[in-house]
Amino acid sequence: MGAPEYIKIVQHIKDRIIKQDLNPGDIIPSENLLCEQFNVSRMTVRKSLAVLVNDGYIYSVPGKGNYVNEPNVNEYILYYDEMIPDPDDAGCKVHLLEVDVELPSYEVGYNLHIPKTKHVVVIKRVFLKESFPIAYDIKYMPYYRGIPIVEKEISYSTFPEMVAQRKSPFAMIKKLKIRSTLADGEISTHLEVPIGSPLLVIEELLLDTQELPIGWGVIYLPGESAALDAMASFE
Amino acid sequence: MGAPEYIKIVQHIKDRIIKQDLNPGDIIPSENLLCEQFNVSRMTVRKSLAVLVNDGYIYSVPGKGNYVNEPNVNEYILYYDEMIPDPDDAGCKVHLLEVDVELPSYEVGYNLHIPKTKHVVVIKRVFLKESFPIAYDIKYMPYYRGIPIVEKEISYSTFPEMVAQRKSPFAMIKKLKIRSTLADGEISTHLEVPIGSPLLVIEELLLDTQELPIGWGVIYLPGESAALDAMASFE
DNA sequence: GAGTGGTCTAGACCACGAA
DNA sequence: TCGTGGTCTAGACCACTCT
Repeated sequence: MGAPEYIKIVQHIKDRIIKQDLNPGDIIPSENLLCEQFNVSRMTVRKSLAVLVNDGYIYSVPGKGNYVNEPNVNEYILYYDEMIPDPDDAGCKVHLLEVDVELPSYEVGYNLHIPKTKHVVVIKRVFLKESFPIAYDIKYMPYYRGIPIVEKEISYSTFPEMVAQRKSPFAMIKKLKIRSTLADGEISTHLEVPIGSPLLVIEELLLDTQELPIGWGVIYLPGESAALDAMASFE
Repeated sequence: MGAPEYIKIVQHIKDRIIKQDLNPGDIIPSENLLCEQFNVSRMTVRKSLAVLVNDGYIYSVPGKGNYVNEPNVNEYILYYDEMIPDPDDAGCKVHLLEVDVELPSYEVGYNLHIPKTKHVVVIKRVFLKESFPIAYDIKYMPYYRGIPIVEKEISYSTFPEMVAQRKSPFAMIKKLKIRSTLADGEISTHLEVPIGSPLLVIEELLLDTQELPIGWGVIYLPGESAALDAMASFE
């Protein structure tokens, strides 16, 4: 009883969809019909439908009606926190291996869309937990004169934070590519695992709103214990 | 000019946030102020704010005001399509290795939350593209008498489709765990890769609305070429 | 032309927070 | 008490689709 009217309407329609009384592709009752059925104004019904559209249950076709969606089976929410430890957490540390300005490799130049003659900032870090390496992290950013490079800041910054000094995080597109590979010599040294160990690889590409690259990086997570979690559900 | 009023208001506020004129934690002008500023009714302003809330730019605190959000830096949209080939696509095939009813291993029983004495349905498949194996797939579901096991259907069904005969896909929670491992004997045979090759592992757990497991599966993707993509951005 | 969804108004009452 | 956001109404006009 306490719930607002529009929530009751939302629940009613969700229930019909979950009970498979309404199925994907079916049209649902028109807004005016729902007004009569629930004795509410049209704006209230529209608020309900907006919620259902938002949650992915239905979609609207102007001039025709509202239809039940095909459930999206291939979009998940991935939680990825870049494993930046809290600077105050004694168990977690960051080992800053290298901060440099150099010319890009082919791979770096390709991903940052810059010519071979343009310098890039390189940052290599190892994240430690209870003195054990848990991630090896390499990041590249186009070099501009005047970038402040402060060791303390670099150690405890996420990638978006590093570039956010010039770009708003709201105006940033982040793309991840998740792969698997084997540890080579360099990585096995830093992560203290045998050569040939399995690694989870996360490539991170930062783009501005014009889809121009502003940063590219790779994180290596050792062993079978490291895992990413993702989830999909309808509320 | 053509755009609706509420979209103009949305754009105006988004611009202020992106220009860092409004920053995370800042309060934005009250609804009544925005009404005066844009000469629109309060419902129109509220529609704009609903859009901004929805896109993650702001949040509301009843009795106080609307505030600029901290941008979410660790939630991404992961695209994962289970690699089920189109049955009509000649280049893509499914090799059904095994369909069986058996007692669960410890791992399977643990993930499905069932006792060791309760049978499970096991389905093992290899997905082929241009005759090359691209995925090795194992799925487990609690066994109920009366489950129709039709080979054709199993070959070309996603996991949610298999269990959807009893559960609506709208009433399903899907959880993924993404790991890395090395190919063992069984997997190397099916995927035609050397033992010790890197593999991307995707564990998929299906739960009903009471969070009870209704299916658990593992997919192995061979080599460094296989990758998952994820993205995060503000519109 | 009748029905649909999309936008918008000018009011109203409520619960809540701050002073 | 006053300002805030949350809910809701009873209208209105528009563009669109279908017949």
